[in-house]
Amino acid sequence: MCCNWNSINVSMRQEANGKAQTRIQKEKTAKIYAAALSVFAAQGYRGATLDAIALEAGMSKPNLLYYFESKETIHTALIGKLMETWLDPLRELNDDGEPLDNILDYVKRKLEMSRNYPRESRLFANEILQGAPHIHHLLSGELKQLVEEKSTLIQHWVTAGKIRNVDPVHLIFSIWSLTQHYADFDAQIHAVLGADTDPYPDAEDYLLTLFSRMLQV
Amino acid sequence: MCCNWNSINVSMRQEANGKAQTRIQKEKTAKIYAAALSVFAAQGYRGATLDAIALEAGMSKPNLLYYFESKETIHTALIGKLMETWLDPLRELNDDGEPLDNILDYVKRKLEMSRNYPRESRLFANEILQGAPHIHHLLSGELKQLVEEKSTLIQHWVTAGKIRNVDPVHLIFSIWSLTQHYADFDAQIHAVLGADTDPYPDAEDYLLTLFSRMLQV
DNA sequence: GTCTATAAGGGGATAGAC
DNA sequence: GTCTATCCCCTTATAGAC
Repeated sequence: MCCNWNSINVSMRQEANGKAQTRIQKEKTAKIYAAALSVFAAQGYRGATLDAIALEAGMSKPNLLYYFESKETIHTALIGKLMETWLDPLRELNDDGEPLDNILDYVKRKLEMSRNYPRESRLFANEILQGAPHIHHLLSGELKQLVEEKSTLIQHWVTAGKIRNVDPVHLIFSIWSLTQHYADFDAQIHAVLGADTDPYPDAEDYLLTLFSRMLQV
Repeated sequence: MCCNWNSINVSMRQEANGKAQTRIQKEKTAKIYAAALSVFAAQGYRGATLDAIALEAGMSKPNLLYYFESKETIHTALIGKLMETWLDPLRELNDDGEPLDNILDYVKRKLEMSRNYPRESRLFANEILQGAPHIHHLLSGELKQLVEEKSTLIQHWVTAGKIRNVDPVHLIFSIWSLTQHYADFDAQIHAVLGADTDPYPDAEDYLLTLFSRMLQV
């Protein structure tokens, strides 16, 4: 709608990285991110091609490379952008209310993420599976710190007798593993259950039961 | 040791696929399988190159292609060969002894597989993550059938009151997910725990506790 | 059976017109 | 900003000598 001021070429808007962007640039980069997410998630870094990303984004390959220097630049920018969102559910785990409910809510949020954002899940899975070559620093920095922080919180709950004794870090690993499994191994799950079956309702029941029995005092 | 009879060029030995093989052929193909496993597991199908496999196998690329028609042939043969071994732990789940112990033993066997055969785990993970393009038939055939068979067994245990009520198929999924996680997401686990930490002892404690609390009547 | 050389094609990235 | 054309490397696979 109504945007006379965006005829000004050097935009006054700023992106996270601090580079000025016109409206059209923002739209294009958004399309590229969306296309790159689909292609990188489905094919992995090596398997993805600029042709495929350009096709998906509805633009030519040189046009795509006008907005991003290289394939690697797209991948790095994309994964950095998504990492924040990806860790949000864990960040929300806090000390308000009942500890067990908080953990079960975290499980629910993570399972919702797998259901609603399977491409994001597979993007990270692809990356980590191959040794996390592009995000080592994020994992051993931001992620490690967040896990340590939340592990301390969980350990307090154990010590206070609010939940049963449990290794907090492996508890977190198990929540990641079990919830992301439904996105990452989707092909296998549907091969076993049938293509038309929606596994998520039963998965939620199963996982909430599992962690309740594991943790309830 | 002592093998005069293998100077006979047309071997009397047979491989699974029925093709006659000389001793040297068996050694070479074994080397290729070993190299292909390393490279496909680390790089995925697209990321793997014949150069890398040939280097790892200690032979030239044309020599490698003398033994296998194509990259795809190597991958298909390898994954078919490994699938049997990969499903063995689940096949061993049977009705002798205590149900809960049988399931906990299955968890232990699967975790041992992750520890001792992480490349195999990552090979399958890569394949399934990208939609299982090469093994769809194995998943919806052999695997599906095996899961159905073992689910029935587990359901009997539930009905007989030997273990607590649980969805058998999701129980199996969760065992796969949790145990394979330690192989597939190794990079993330070591980023969080530190490169020198061996996660397996704590992982075993955690998982046995988890499934005991989940299933014990 | 194994090698060197090379064909054939895919894919990342750039040049330069518009 | 966007396009067509193109460069060049990497990768799969084959030809043909030894």
